[in-house]
Amino acid sequence: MTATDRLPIVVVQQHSVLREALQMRLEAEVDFHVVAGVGTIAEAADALATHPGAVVLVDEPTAPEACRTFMNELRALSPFARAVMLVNGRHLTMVSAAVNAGVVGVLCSDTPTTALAHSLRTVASGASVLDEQALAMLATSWRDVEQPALSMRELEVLTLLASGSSNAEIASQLYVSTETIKTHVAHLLRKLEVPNRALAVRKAERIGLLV
Amino acid sequence: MTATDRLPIVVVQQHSVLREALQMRLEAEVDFHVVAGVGTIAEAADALATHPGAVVLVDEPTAPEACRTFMNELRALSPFARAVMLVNGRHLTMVSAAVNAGVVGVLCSDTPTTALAHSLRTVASGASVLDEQALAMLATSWRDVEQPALSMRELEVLTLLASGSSNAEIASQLYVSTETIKTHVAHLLRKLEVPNRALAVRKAERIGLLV
DNA sequence: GACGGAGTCACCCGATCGGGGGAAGTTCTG
DNA sequence: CAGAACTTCCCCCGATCGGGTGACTCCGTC
Repeated sequence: MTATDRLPIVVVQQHSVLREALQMRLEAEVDFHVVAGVGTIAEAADALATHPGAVVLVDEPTAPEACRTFMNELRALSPFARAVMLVNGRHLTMVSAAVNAGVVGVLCSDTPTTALAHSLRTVASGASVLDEQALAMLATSWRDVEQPALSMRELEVLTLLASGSSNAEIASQLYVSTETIKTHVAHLLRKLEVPNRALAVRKAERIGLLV
Repeated sequence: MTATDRLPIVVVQQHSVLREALQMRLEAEVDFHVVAGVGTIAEAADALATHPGAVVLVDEPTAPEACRTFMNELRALSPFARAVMLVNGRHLTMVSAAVNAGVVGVLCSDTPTTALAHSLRTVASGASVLDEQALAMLATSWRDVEQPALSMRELEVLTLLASGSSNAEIASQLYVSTETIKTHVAHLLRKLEVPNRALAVRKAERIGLLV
């Protein structure tokens, strides 16, 4: 296997001990080539210039907002580089921020290196990887929620309600009286087991009644 | 490599032509072992009993609801089996339904087989794979939305508001008067550019201010 | 034909919301 | 220090919501 065949990897990790350990372990994979091991993404400028399609393996930033900053810097250096982030866990905000920022690999749980290697290859091939925890977080609670049986009309009303319309607006859009809409909304709130429209919208979105 | 080392794969594909082609191609990967090629998941009962941790590669069902049905059947046969679905594309509903149902791999775009192979390995290692398109769909519109600058207090109020509390309830939880909360909410609605709390919740969730 | 569900509409009424105004105090920043 | 932003509170007032009850069709099922 020649150098160009191998998957270029940039390791971004502040702590040099961890960084070097990681580098060494990744180099053990015959198809990987760690082209840079750095503390901040800026230091990887040269390596990224040489290997524009590199996969960047980065540790969790201290704050969710830093995800965006990091990705902006990365894209400035190399628009096609793809980032995989090791997230320490349990904070949805971080996972969400990472995905929003354009991180294509999010690994929360204590991933064995073999799995990490697979993830890096998968990411390089164009797909995104979220480990079980990360996906579960993003899909929080919409999974395995039974959907109450709403009638077609109720679903229509719910959709309009979720778009922010008042009862009167919904009524005029559906060509019925506001009283009718009030009835539908009352039924909706009952079936969704929520006390007001704000929560109705939230719950509906979570359990996939909208979209 | 012995038989037990290889990754057991079940191919579920109605059209036998496609199914056999897929089987053959996957068998070309030395670490894969296609233990069943079937038209419906029920037919894979024996294979799944023998290989409880198999990865099931399945074609897109005709309707989103069928995702849940499929996964229920799969889990009944083998609770630890993991499913990768090839989705024909562009319908968020299908991707969403698949993820909700528990499908851990969703591939929308025309994925090269090497990438598919990586995805199967990744899925087997415990992570979930969403290809670019699928992730983009799920992350629809929350990506690249600028977040308005909310003060800490406003964010607090927003969070409680999103949990369905009324102004009075928020007030008592924050130990301030309802008048104060009214002010905060008014500011929130302004900053989020929405006319009411229902939309405020929705927008906040979309742009990642909550959770 | 009876029954039930869905959809339509009506009335009442208290609770809540949302917008307008003004006015304090704080803290942080230029 | 002056101004800006944040936080707190107060007033008024109309619009809207949410709950309750009742009633009338239409439609499918039993």
